[in-house]
Amino acid sequence: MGSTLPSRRVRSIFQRLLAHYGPQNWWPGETPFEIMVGAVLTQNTAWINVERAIANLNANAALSPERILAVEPAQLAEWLHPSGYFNIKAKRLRNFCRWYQAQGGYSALSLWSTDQLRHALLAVNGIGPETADDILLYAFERPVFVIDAYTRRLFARMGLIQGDEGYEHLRRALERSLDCDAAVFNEYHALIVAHAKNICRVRPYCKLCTFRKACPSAAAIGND
DNA sequence: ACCCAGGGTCATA
DNA sequence: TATGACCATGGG
Repeated sequence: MGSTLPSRRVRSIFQRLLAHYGPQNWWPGETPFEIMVGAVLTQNTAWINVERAIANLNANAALSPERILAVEPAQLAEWLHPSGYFNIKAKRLRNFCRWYQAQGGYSALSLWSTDQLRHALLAVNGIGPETADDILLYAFERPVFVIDAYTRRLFARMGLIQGDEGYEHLRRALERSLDCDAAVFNEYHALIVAHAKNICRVRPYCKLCTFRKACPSAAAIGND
């Protein structure tokens, strides 16, 4: 069940975004573990601040589950300071690292099915649907479509969705409207974010960012 | 001074 | 199930 999205339009929007912005080469990060850390730290946070926090971890040779679990939580929180919510993020990162290590790390987790991985990730306190899907798609290269606020705004503006549907409902709808291809899901989500960021630099805002005014770049991807 | 960012949890009704 | 409070830095 669940409603169906017009496949042709979903693909058309993707092609126009890709033509306009070019390949985004996501996720920014050297290793799968760094990608996972970034996924947690970027929760409701501007990416630039996440980069500073990750730089702190790197500068202290702490970008590994072992080191993150070894240092004092207060120390970890200090390094995470620039990314905001540093106390709760220190706790979430530790929760994640405990789970990650207990399961045997990346090589062991790579053998899990996508459904098993997703279920297990969601059971970690601090990992919600979007963070789990970021990790699945960008660290494990699994074919899941990440739903974030930008995604809702984009497709709502295009008239394809209402915008307040449940996360799982939208994820399934988007996945069904495209070929099951991790590379496409990867690029699509990255392009949606790139578009939102682009417009955010052009104040006053467009609907893709804050629903206030039509944006100058709207014509770039078209409204239909 | 205000708005918001590549969310998630928990308490409450 | 559905809101609301809370977490907190930094750029526009």
